[in-house]
Amino acid sequence: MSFLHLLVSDLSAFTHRCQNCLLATYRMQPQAILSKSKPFPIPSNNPGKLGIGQPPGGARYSRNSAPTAARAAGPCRCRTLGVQRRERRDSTMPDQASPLTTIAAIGQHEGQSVTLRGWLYNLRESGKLLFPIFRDGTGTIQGVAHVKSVPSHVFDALKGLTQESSVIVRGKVRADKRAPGGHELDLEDLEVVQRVPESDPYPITLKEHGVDFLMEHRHLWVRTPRQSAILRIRAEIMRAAAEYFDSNGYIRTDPPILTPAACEGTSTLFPVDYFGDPAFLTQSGQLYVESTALALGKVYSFGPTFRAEKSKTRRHLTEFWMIEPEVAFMDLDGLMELAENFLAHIVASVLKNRAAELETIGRDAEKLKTIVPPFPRLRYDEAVEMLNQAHRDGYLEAPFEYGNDFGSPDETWLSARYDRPVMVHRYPAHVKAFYMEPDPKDPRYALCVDVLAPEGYGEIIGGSQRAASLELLKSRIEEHKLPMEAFEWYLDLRRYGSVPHSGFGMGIERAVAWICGLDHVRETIPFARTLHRMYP
RNA sequence: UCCUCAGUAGCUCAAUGGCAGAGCAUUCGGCUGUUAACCGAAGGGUUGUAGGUUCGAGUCCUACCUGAGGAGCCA
Repeated sequence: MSFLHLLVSDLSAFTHRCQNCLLATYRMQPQAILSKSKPFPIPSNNPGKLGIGQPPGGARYSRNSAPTAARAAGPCRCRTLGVQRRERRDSTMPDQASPLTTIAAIGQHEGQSVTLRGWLYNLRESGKLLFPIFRDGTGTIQGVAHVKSVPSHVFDALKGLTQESSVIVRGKVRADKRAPGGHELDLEDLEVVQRVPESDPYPITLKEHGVDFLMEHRHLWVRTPRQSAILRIRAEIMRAAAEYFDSNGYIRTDPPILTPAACEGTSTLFPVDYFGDPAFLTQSGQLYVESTALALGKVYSFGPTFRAEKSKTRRHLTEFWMIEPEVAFMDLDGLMELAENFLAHIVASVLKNRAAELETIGRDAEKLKTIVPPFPRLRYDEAVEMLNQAHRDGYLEAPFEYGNDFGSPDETWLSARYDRPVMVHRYPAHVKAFYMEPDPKDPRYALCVDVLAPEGYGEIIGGSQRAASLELLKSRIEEHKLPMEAFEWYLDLRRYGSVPHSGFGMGIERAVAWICGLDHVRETIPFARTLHRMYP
């Protein structure tokens, strides 16, 4: 059991629900975790405040776990802060006086007193009137506190309160046309869980910051409404993607992250020392899902992949997530149908379940509503003709050289022609991977497809029908000068009941960037790993 | 690996080779409807590092470091 695992599993022992105010309070010091018998010291830099200390990564978000284990409790400060005793809340008897809710759900409590737990996003002061804006992870809401209409301790605690201090607030919900979210909170009570010290203020202000600074503070940047909305949309995309396969008879079979050999060369692989032997972080689970597809029929994998490409562009990460379906007895046409239905389902789910987040980030939803099948299909040759015509018309600088793979400007120009993803298929075989099936009508072409997202977002899906013949695969491995012995297990899939089969991989981050309309994939993942960044 | 650009206060940025500046943030004061609130004041600097040119370098030159954008490669 890892140290982190130990921390998380033991957290419940340090969670306590106050018998007076019924709000969960939380007292934990890192050293207290290691030695339960020690008392819980209040941090010296935070005199008189509730002691939260600095729990190790992420622990504070687990504050409300198991209410049964309340053995290590100090007195809650609710009495000095004036929180009134309420009836015990449980699943059968919710607190009718001021129930715990979230900002997203606050519209259901109009005219009612509610309790919110979150952070101070911003505070505007106007003499004897305070306008705090709270956030709780589901949204933001402005509170109002008149000096004469709130208890003095509430006004004093709020006045001069620092940005991102954590708070538990009680107040009455009131509809107000002046409020961006439609509702305001007339404050009745406030508990400061932890006050951010003035001597070390929250570094991310509401003003503009540079990319470098924000990436350096990514662990805090994710708190901003825009970044939170992007991560919510990412989660919805991942959920909808898995849902599509789960509800269509696919079995999830995740390949290993540690792999013995490369799928395509080793220069773009991260090497790992595996008990003295060389191993690599996976750059694709494809070969493995081919194996499970021949066992289970329809499968998919979903997980992180790693590429040591020295690419420094808005489309590249060294660690990114990929979802890869693989289907036995499916041909290229079936694969293209799958890809368009899959993408359409994801976009429809985001439109349905994350409309507010799209609004928050300023994404034009109209551009997503066109994403319905069928998607345009272009042969490679047709695409090349379009590019050459574009060059003759002066839209592209260089003429396209037939036989090459498309460059980034080419993809951008092609995808910008359409209002939905375009599927380019049947590339020349020699620019594509060794495992792709040649087109029986003309073996110079491979039965492959790249799906280019609209608005110039480039390739989000790459897939192919896989070579089914043992002899062909062997000769392709030799042509590509790959070590035959490393692929013996893969060749077994052609020795024992080989069938036509197809699959594709979709990079989650590129899909998120497209659906969110972002200009860089680094904002689409909680913690981006790029060529020059490993922190935080 | 190659090309281009950048590095000055905690942050975002100014400063003709000639006194190191502003806004935000922080601190203090003011304001009963603010919407990145506003008004007044204060504190805050080894100009990425090392060397060079010059009477004088944030500014010009050389090398290096760090980052950004792009190419190639890819999802």
